[in-house]
Amino acid sequence: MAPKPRVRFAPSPTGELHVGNARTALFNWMFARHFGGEFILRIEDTDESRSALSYQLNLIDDLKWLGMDWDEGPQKEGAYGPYKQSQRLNIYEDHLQKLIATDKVYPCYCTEEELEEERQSLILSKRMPRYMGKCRNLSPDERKAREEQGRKHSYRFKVPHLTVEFDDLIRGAMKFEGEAIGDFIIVRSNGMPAYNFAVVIDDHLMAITHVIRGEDHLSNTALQIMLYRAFGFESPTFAHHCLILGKDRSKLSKRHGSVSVGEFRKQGILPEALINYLGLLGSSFTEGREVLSREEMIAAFSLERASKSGAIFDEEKLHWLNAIYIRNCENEDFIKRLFPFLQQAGYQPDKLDAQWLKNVIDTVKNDLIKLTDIGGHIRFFFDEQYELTDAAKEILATEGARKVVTTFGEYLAAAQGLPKDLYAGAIKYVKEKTGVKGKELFMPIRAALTGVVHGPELDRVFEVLGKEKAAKRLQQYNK
RNA sequence: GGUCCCAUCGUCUAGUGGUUAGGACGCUGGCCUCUCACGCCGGAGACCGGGGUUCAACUCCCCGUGGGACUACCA
Repeated sequence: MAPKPRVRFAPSPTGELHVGNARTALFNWMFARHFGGEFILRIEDTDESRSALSYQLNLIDDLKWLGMDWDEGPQKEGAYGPYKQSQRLNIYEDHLQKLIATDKVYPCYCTEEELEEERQSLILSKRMPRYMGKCRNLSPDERKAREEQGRKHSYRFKVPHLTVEFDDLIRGAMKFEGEAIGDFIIVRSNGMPAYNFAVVIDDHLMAITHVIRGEDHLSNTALQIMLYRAFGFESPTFAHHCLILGKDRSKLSKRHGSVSVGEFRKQGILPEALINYLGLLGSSFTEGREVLSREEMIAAFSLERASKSGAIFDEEKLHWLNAIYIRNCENEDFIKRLFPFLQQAGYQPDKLDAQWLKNVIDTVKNDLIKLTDIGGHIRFFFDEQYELTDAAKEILATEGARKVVTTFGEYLAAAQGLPKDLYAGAIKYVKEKTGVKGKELFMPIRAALTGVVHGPELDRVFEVLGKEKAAKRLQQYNK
């Protein structure tokens, strides 16, 4: 790789950022960073009816959240802009003129209804539905006649009937037969450029060296290479990675559940975890390591280690990674990230004592899978949410258990000191006085103190709860 | 239907002619432990089928089969 590579991520702002697209972005980003090249963000918004600025903003926000920075693109203009296709219309027009001048294209006057009819009849006769070239050989007079009828026209590319071969960095030698491809539209009748036309021009003008994208674009590559040749442009190197699949092995889509970066973000998946998982999925450049930082992934990245077959999205593994990242998260930073989730769970973190909240979070942090889990894990620290579950009631139903609890309360009522010492003292006292130890000793105390039978270590819980709250909760058994 | 791509445990993958087919998630047994989790130690679990090539195929070739993508005036 002699010169610095230039790669791009070119989403169309027609919906939320899909994890599959995020993975494509990640591959491009890692590739650029690994080789010290440039990562460009280009917005492909030539479909005016489906594109929306809000999606574009959303997409940019998600990319930033994931920690992928671009060297050129929206909000970071560079030497090859503009980076939004709707602002490059004059460029496409100029290039169309070049193809007209060299007789590589022709106007097509067919209406969508006519095309649909042709397609259906081809399907019925069991032939490949493709454009048969009806308008390809129209005489000047025939064209004039159609113009006079006021018919709009698109422009189609005269597909040369030769085979197109190229070397895919991930898949190796690829070969497509031109015979099977119908003349495709490069400029729509509304004057907007079609996808295959615009990408070729942009990738060339933006000096893109490597096109890394999903396998769903594999067959488009043949068409694009034809255009590169028609313009006399040099083709970039292509690399088509596999797609992310749903449980049924079809392309991951909304019907499979959560698929957008935004959704995972709302669920409290950490960006580090998502990025890490997306890097792991369908590739093996990490060489057996599973938990890697962005930097480690960049260092290890290799396109050649991307797998060729589709990979099923495994939310369980994502969760496993997320839990690891939560555990490893710096406390200060973690609480900040947790704020919106605390609010969503009905708490008012800004009105709580900061140090106390920190202690609360510290004690439950290791039990969280997702940030949205927080509510359920901290509820017993709040009096208004404290209540006994059936399991806890059962534990406390025995005479021995009540004795343990009342004895514990007895000690608390009399003793003074730091919570930590109080707890140790109380446990020792109860042990001596009742002779109970182990499960019979701790479970009743846990049940009475927290109302539930699972949770963090009891000494931690007691410390955070403090003497007042603990004593109050035990009081009801002191009858 | 056509073009193209793909094929190792349930899932993500390692493996590049000779391995007890390795790891991770999940599942599971045990240890740790007041509980859950974490952690640690174990277990079950895979080379789609058939032909070749070869002394030897998971690995190379062919044919099936299966899955997928594309087949738009969407990208």
